[in-house]
Amino acid sequence: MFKRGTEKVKDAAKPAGERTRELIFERALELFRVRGFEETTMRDIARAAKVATGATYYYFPSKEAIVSAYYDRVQSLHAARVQEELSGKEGLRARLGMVMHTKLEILQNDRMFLGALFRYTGEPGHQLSVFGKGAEAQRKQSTELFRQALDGSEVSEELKQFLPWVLWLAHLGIILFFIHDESESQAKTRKLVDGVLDLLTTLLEFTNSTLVRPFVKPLERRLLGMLREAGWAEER
Amino acid sequence: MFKRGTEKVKDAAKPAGERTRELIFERALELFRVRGFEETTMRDIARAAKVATGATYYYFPSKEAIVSAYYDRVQSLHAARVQEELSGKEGLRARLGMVMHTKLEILQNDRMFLGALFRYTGEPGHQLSVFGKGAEAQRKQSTELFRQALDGSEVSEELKQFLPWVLWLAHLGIILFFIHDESESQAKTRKLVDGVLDLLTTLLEFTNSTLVRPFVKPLERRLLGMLREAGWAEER
DNA sequence: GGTAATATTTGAACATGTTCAAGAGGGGCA
DNA sequence: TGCCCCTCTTGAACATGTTCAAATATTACC
Repeated sequence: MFKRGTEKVKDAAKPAGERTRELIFERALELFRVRGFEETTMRDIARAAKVATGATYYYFPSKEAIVSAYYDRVQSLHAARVQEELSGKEGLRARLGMVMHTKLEILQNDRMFLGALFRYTGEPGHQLSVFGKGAEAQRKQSTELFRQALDGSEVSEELKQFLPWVLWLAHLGIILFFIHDESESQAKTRKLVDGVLDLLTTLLEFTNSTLVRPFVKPLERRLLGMLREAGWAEER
Repeated sequence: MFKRGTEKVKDAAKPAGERTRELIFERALELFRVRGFEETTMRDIARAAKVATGATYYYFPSKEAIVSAYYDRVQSLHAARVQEELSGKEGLRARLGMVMHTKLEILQNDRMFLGALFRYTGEPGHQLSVFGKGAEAQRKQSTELFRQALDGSEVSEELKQFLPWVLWLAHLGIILFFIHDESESQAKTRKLVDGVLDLLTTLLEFTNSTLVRPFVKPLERRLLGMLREAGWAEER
C-alpha cells in the first residue's frame, strides 16, 4: 500500500496532504469544542478548513473517526506525561493517582465531544467500538501505562496480571463519569478518583497483611481464572 | 395533554392508533432481529407495517426510541419473572443468580440490536442516555429488583444502601459483555455471571466473619460515603 | 345522524453523513 | 519538454433519519 522508495527520496518535505489532514483535524476539534459533536456538521468542518465537503473522507473514514484520531493523540500525550512523571515518583498510590489525574487533565477541555468515543461501545463489529478489534492497540498501550505504574509495588503476581486491565476498565468508567460530571471543574470526578484509589490502596495493604493473606490468595487465583475464562487472557 | 373524561367513557375499546403503534413496534423488532439495527431503515419498518414513512414518528420520537421501548418491555417482563421466582427462593447466591440469568434469558435473541441502547451512554443531555434523566425511572425500577433479591440476607445496612446500585451497574457491564460474547449460547457470559456471584458471595461471607469485620466495617462506611459524594445518593 | 374536535396518516421536503466518478496537480523520467 | 502515474481535491449524488403542513379518519357529543 505504501511505496517505501519514494519516501526515501523525498523525506524532509511532508506529503502535501499531510497539511490538509491537520487543517481538517484542528478545525474539526475547534468546532467540536465550541458547538459539540452532534451540532457540528461535516460541511461545517470542510468549510472551516476551506476544502470541499468530501475532502474530509479522504483522511477520515467517518465523523467519529476524527474523535478517534483525537483520542490517539490524547493517548500519546498521556503516555509521554506518564513516562515523564513516573520516574522518581514513589508509592503506588501516588503513581496511580498521577496516571489517572493526568489523563483527566488532558481531557479537561474536550468533555463536550468525548461522548462520541462511546457511541459504538455496544457494537462488537464496529471499527470504533472501545471493546472491539479496532481499539486493541489502544487498549494494550493504555493498560501498559497502568502496568508501569504498578512497577516496584508490592502486589502479588496474580494481581499484576489483571490489575492493569481492571484499572483500564475503571479508567473508562471514570471518563464516563467525568463526561457526566457538571460540578465545578469536575471536582466530583477528582474526588471519586482519589476515593477509589485510597480505597484500593487500603484494600491492597489489607490483603497483604499476614492475617488475611491465606484467605485472599485463593480469591485472587479465582478472580484471575475467571477473567482468563471470560476471554480477557487473549490479549496477553 | 390527556383528557381524563373521555377515558372513563370509552374504556374497553383501544384507541385506534394503539394497534398501529403495536404493528410498527413488532415489525421493527422483527427487522432488527433479522437484519440488525443499523441495517434496518425507518422506511423498511414503515413498509413492513404498511404505513407511511413518517408514521413511525407519531409513535416513536426516533429510531433508537423503538429499542428503548423494547427495553421497557424487557424491564417489565423481567420484573414479573423476578417477582414470580423470588418468593420461595432462599439464599442470596441463588436469588441474585436468578435475577441476572432471567434477564439474560429475556435478552437472548435480541443481542443483535441491544447495542443501540448504549449509543448515547456518553451523552449526558440525551433523552436516551443510560445514565441520564430519561432513564431515571428505569434505573430505579431495576435497582429495586436487586434490592428485593437482597431481602432477608445478612448484609450490613451500609451495603444494603449501595449494593443494589452496584449490582445494577455490574448488570449493565454484563449486558455489554453479553453483546460482545460470541461463544455458543453466550456460555461465557453465563460463566462470568456465576463466577462474579460466587466471588461476591464468598467475599460477603468473608467480610461478615468476626475475624475481619472490625476492619471491613469502616471500609464499607468509606465506600458508602464516597458513592454518596459522587452524587449517587441523589436518586435515593 | 350530524358536526366539531381530536387523533391519525400521509408523503414530500429537509438535513446531514457518506460515496464516488471525474478532474487537477505535481513529480519522476525518457 | 512531454508523458505517466500517483496523490489529492472536487462537488454532485445518494441514503437515511427526521420534520411538517396538509389530508383523512375517528371519536365525542348533541
